[in-house]
Amino acid sequence: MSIQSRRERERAEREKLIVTAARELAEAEGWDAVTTRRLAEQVEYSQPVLYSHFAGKDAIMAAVAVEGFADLGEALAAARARVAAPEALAAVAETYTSFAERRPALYDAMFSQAVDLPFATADAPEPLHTAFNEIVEAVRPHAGAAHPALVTETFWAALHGLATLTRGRRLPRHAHDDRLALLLARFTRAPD
Amino acid sequence: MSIQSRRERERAEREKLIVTAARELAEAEGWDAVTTRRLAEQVEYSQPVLYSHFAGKDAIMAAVAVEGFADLGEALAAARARVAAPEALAAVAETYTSFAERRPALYDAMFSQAVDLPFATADAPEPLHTAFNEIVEAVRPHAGAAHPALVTETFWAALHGLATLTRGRRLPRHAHDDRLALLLARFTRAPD
DNA sequence: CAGCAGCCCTAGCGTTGCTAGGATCACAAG
DNA sequence: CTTGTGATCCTAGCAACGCTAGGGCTGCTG
Repeated sequence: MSIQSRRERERAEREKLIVTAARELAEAEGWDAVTTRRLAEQVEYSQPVLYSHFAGKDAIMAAVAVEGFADLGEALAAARARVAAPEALAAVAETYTSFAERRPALYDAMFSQAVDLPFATADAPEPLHTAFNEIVEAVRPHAGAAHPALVTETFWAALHGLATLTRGRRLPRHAHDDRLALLLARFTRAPD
Repeated sequence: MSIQSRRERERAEREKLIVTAARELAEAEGWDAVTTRRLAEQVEYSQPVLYSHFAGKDAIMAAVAVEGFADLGEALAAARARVAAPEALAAVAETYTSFAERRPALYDAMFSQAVDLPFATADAPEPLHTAFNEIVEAVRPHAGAAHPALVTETFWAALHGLATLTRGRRLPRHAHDDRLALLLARFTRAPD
């Protein structure tokens, strides 16, 4: 019993080690630099060990993505706690886009790369729900007659578009603040 | 002179052939299936021929992306010609998202994959400018006091977010029309 | 007809994600 | 303390990837 639990604990620790190493490597040098060989070297094990924990590289990235959603959720909660109710939307929006800007590799894992995560369903990992709910609460005062969840989805999509297009140099970076302010003007207070 | 021009013509034709083959293969089986070997086999040449036309696989995808922008620009122009001025924004938005939905591989090349295309600068390929200008013209009646280009960038980013998140199953597909309608309500007629 | 220049293919390099198989270690039983 | 057993982890290798070097063939030129 004791031996069994120690082994399970060690396994869990090593799994955490792998995910952390993958995250750090990706944030330092981008996901292209995260090869199974380099990752194995980083955690000081051989490659096959990775596959005894995860089905493949995608699964490792998905685990990193879940950690990213937890981080994002915390940042959004902090922003919402810092700013009073109706103006919280601006703080949340600013926090969201600056998160995407400051942690590009993490944001990529969450939204561009890992495709096999369940998302808009009930069995999505819990950090995804909490992060989404943070935006819902910030949006709620501005939803008007519309369903808050629907407004949140739309507003979130707009933030995501701004973040990704700016990051990919599709949009000039210098006008980012102006675009964000414009978006907020269109989404604060319901038209009716 | 005649021989020279014939060779140049043949080169141009073959280049077009490569781009078309890459596009068709990507649209049929996704970009993962577009390997240099399969592409070479498709055009009935050996691999190195690809590299005498393009610097690498990325450059081929960039060429496909430019074709995609031309297609998108045509579709948007048609939508704007079909619908009168103020309501054209809805038609443009619907055309945009359905383009992303119907041609996912093409849309990926345009916005997710090829990073080395100049975008928001003057030396961007001409189809990019015309496509963007189509949205500008649809947005203009609703810009109010704001700069139309800035509103366009923001609105376009929102459309892009809706398209990519819906496609990646981050947003439930069934509510897409509702989200699009909500976005349009927020962007038609300026608040002041 | 001889020489030359350009085109294009065969072959191969280094790297990728992933896996099979055997060696090695820690534990339990006699 | 020795022996058997079971899990653990590493070495080695596979197929496929993007890309490139080098030589043979074709066809134009003088």
